[in-house]
Amino acid sequence: MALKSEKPNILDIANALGVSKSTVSRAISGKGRIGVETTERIMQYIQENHYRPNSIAKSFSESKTYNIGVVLPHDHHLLEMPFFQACLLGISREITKFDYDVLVITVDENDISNLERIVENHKVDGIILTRLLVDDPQIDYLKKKDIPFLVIGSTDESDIITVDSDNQKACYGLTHELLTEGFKKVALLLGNRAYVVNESRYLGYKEALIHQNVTLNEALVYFNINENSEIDAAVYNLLREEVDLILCGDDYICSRVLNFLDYHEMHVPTDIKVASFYNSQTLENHFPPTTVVNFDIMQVGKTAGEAMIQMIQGKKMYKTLLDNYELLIRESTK
Amino acid sequence: MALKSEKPNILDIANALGVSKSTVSRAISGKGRIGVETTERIMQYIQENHYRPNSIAKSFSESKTYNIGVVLPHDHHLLEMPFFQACLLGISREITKFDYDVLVITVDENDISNLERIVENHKVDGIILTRLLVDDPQIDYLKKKDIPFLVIGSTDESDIITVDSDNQKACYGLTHELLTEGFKKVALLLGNRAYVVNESRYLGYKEALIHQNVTLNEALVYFNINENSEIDAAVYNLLREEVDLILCGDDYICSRVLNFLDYHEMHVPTDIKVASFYNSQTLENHFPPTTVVNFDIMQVGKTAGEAMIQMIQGKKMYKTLLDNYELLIRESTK
DNA sequence: TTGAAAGCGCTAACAT
DNA sequence: ATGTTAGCGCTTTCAA
Repeated sequence: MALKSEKPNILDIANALGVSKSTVSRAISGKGRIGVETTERIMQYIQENHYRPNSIAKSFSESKTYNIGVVLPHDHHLLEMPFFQACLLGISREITKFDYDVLVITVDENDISNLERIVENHKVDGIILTRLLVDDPQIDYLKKKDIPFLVIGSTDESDIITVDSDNQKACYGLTHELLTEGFKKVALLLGNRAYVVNESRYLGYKEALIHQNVTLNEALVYFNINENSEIDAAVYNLLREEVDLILCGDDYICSRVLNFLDYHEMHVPTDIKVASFYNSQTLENHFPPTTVVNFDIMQVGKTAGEAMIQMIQGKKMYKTLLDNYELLIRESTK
Repeated sequence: MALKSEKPNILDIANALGVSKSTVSRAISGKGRIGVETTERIMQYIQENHYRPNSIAKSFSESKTYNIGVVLPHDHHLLEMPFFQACLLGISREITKFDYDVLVITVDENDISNLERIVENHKVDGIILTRLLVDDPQIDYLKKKDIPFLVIGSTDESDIITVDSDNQKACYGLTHELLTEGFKKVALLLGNRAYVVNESRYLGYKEALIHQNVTLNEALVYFNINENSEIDAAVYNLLREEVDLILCGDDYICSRVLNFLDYHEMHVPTDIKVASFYNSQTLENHFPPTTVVNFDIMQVGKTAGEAMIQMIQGKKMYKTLLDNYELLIRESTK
């Protein structure tokens, strides 16, 4: 049985004011024709009596939840990535303005049952994915359902709405800026090439070299660097090549590079320069602080949230690339 | 207007099977008396036709949302703390078993309007706080509302349900273990003393010294260390004191200590040992890897989620201290 | 501009 | 063991 709560409902207000339920409803929603004076009278009463509409009843009546599902990977080694948390907060802050809230959905790499459950139980009005795998089962699933969804990140599939930082432009920017300082032998260490982001980083790097008339030396570009041991080996080789500057695809790689150099008593920036295409607190606090591209990830979340609201309202959306970065030139490249 | 969705509802099933709505409802919920055979027949039909109950209608009817609000601080410098994300995932995974989901609530230090909005709009059945401030306005607010809530972390207020790691025990454990190795001059660097966690760390440290008959030297204990410059200054002093081992209250302090030592070419562990009362990937990947207490934060979330479900079901809960740690003795203290 | 009333899909009390 | 029915609080159509 649904308990009759002590809280006033729309009918109580109507009775108290000698109007009908629907009038009160209209005053609150602002929809439909209604007299200015009546509206004011009702709104005042609501203020004074601290009436809050029952959002469950509203949901039920409108067949809308006013919730948006945000899918987070349930993955131990992703726990240390502030990226997801920043997305989450950005989304939440944005959609709150439209009276929406974030419902958390956790998925494993090969178990999207939580996503299925939430979609089929109608617990959300839309879905935002924060990580995309190659041949992601989430996409196959969501395409079959008629629920709006978008992806944070990039993909080659043209019919998927995405929101992402413009990594290529950002990496171009940093590389270009540093080449201006006169560095000639500039190495690049990147993660898995299957991820679009790493390809974008590479393209940005390449573009900057071209614009600065520096010959691209593929021997200085390491793709698919994942393990610490691979990072160490790469740095070892690069030291023998006597490169001027090591660019790191992300903060994880960069931290390891710095550690390796510290351990082997190679001083940054006197012996060698180091910079990263992704920021982190560790790089910021390092001795000396590291030059990085710093992305405003909350902005990604904010944009994604905004786009999701639009989609729910039936608007057709497209892919978005954001200019949400700044170059932080710090001691490590001075 | 609520659109009549194409999806079958409980009445469609009832009609198709020649039974009544309530019989179908009972078969699904398992509540009330119902024949085994009937149940099977209904469940089979549901399977075959992929019927999923409309959770909004269920919510409305029961006056329950099946959502739990998890409050996260909206704070830039907390973004790099995996703690909140781990809590979130732990809670989510646990409550999912009971058909509950997590609704995200973001608050600023002095703006809890999102919390108020969500509580007053009945968007959740219970609240979990992941950070507690001194004289936290969240507590004052929630105590006035009759919604179950609990706190992750510790507080002196006795009437607040909390779930926390047993920091004192863990810190005792690590200190004790290291003293066994024969270190005598053991320093401790701690953050803000207003936080219960730092007091607990100190108590664990003190307890271990006592049990090992090592005299407590207050000059080696630094409280309220917050800025990088304070950390640097403390380490500088400790080097002059020629301490054997520096214990760090958390990973942030420890990273800075290691950086400072690296920079001044003090080798760990040959010149000095270092360990931390909190783990992080940075410490794990450091050269050499750092000895730490590693807490299973997901376990905290899981326990909190479990407790919340119990509270919603009307059970009286108490404070919980978890034994969710392990000592990782690594190179930095060898 | 306002009122009356139907309806959203489910639960649970009550009747059989 | 099963059926009948009221009701949860709101939105929205239709009528006045």
